[in-house]
Amino acid sequence: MKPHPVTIKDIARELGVSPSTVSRALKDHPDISEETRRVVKELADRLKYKPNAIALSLKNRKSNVVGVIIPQIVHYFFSSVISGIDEVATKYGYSVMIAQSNELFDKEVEAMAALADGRIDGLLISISKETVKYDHFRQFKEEGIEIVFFDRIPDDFKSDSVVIDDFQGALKAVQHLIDGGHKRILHLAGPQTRLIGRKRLKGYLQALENNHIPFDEKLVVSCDTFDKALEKMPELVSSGLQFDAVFTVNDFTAAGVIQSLKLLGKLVPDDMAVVGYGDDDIAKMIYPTLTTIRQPGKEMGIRAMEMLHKRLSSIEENTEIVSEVLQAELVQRNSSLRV
Amino acid sequence: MKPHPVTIKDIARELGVSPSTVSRALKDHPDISEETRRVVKELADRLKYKPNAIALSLKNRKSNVVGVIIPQIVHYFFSSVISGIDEVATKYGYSVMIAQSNELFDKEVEAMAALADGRIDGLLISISKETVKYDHFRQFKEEGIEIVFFDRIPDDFKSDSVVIDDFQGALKAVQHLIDGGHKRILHLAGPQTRLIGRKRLKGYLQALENNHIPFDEKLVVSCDTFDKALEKMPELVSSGLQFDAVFTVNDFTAAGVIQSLKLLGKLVPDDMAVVGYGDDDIAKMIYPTLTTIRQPGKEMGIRAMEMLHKRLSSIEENTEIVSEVLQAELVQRNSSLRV
DNA sequence: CTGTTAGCGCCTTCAA
DNA sequence: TTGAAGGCGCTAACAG
Repeated sequence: MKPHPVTIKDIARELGVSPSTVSRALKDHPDISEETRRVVKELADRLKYKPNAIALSLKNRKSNVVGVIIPQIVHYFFSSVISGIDEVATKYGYSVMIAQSNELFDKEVEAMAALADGRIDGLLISISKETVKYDHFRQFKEEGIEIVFFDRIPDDFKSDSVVIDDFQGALKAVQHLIDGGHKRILHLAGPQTRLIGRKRLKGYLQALENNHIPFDEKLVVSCDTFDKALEKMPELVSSGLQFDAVFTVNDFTAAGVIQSLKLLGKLVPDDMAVVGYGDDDIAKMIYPTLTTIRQPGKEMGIRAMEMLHKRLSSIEENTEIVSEVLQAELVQRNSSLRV
Repeated sequence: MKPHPVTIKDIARELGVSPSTVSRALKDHPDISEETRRVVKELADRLKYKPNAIALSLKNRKSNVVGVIIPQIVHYFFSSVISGIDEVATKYGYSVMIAQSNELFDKEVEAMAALADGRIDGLLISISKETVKYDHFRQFKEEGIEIVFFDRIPDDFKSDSVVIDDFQGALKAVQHLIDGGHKRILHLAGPQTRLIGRKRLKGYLQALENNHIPFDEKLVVSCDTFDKALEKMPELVSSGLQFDAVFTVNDFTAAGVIQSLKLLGKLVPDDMAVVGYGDDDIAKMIYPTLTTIRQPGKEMGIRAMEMLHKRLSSIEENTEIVSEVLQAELVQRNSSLRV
């Protein structure tokens, strides 16, 4: 059985004083005499006394724990975000509780329910691909748990959030290709049910428009994984569709494109330029190295946690909702022509 | 301010019964009448009553939370482990608290201290590269918190653990190269201060010995990152050192080797076979795809969490220490010759 | 300067 | 079948 951990009472009994005296001495309450303080602290040290966080949470109705729910931990971007969250959380003395939704709505709801038992003060969440109903968020808020959304945010639910400017990011990517002399740019797009997929497509369209390049709808194809790219590229190339560059919705898809082009005997970037999105680990490890858009994942975690902390430590109730937008940045490597 | 969450008392007051009655009704205590149970449950539902986990933890001296400490979240292998832990933890109703040590001893101790306040029932940990003292683990145990080590375990501290058989893994990798007709195999090794680096080197040596291939110490070079590989390979190749295959301590290093060989005009696998270690995401995304050793990361998380659960739910005190060893497996791809 | 009391939310004797 | 009391560990208000 667990050994009984030492409590304030133990110290009090040992010293023949009351628990409250010990409590006060331990936190340097001015009412307590120097002498008592010294003795109490010494014994506490010797007994390796540690305040019981659970008891404190119960008393203060504050746990100093934040919850994090993400679609997939096994993902460079999300793990970077967590890393940033961890850094800031530690700085302010919060612990971090984590759960993944596996991109499933039901698991997301379940994970939130598991945290909604008074154990967390606030929640940081990036919503699953399936999530289109927001009742569970609403209820959380009603229970007084603050929510900060990051990266994948709900369309019409008001709460603090941090996102990356996907529109600008995509714009930069496509402008870069255009600067390299490309006019027929294939876009392998993400699902249009999600904001991210839509924003990146919009950036693509805007870049074309800015440069007076007519839009050809055949050049936008839904395809967002490595495997799908391996499958689709041969069809696209043999279909006779003309294009001299590819802009993909993420780096894995770009890796698939490059791999596929190699098998098809096309040279990157000479025959075909490729730009990805995300600056995932793999971007600099594939050959040729991948030009892509860097997403500040860790930065996002840092900002989100800072926002949550501000909420949690602010006295006033209804301060304005804060929405932060981080800028994505072009990283030029060898899969596209230098400009 | 936080809205007061609904408690058992609220329900009791509303219904004109005592809190204990409500408590019992809610958990189907046989003493309570059908009728009362029904009414209580209905109101509880309507009020969206949720038992307060903090209060329960305090009462039961059990939080149903486990802590996880890892060197780096941003790492395919570790995030896979967490994913496995999360899966099993959810299954048994535990929440998961996470912290990273960033490979620093001090941060590891700090992170553990932050969790050692009654909030976790058990700890899953992979120790930092710096950690050589184990007092903090000892103290944890004394406080009655169970520990399960995974992947990176302490040399001489007794506790449950799960590791991967690195010796066998390396043996398989090198045997595979030998089967492909290679005799001069370069090993880019990890730091010999860590068990992992040593075990993989041992596997390399054993494979040579098994096949009566003389060992040339010039063929073992310390090099364990993508960038270092880019730097070292040109030197090694131009130094005149003869070798026709490379076995690296991890996949990132292998990716660097392949990248570098490409720049040096060497064909993989024809001029040079390459085998990595870890089956990281990148292994199938680089070109040629990388033959490597799969480390069952998720499986490891699953096993570790199962072990911890068993400990936590067992009545008896001093059951035997359990050490599990998972097998690594060869994944043949295109960077080595098929055998 | 220090002790007593009460309560955070829940459960578990014990008593009715 | 139900209620009252006490306690998990800690602290804040109120008394000395």
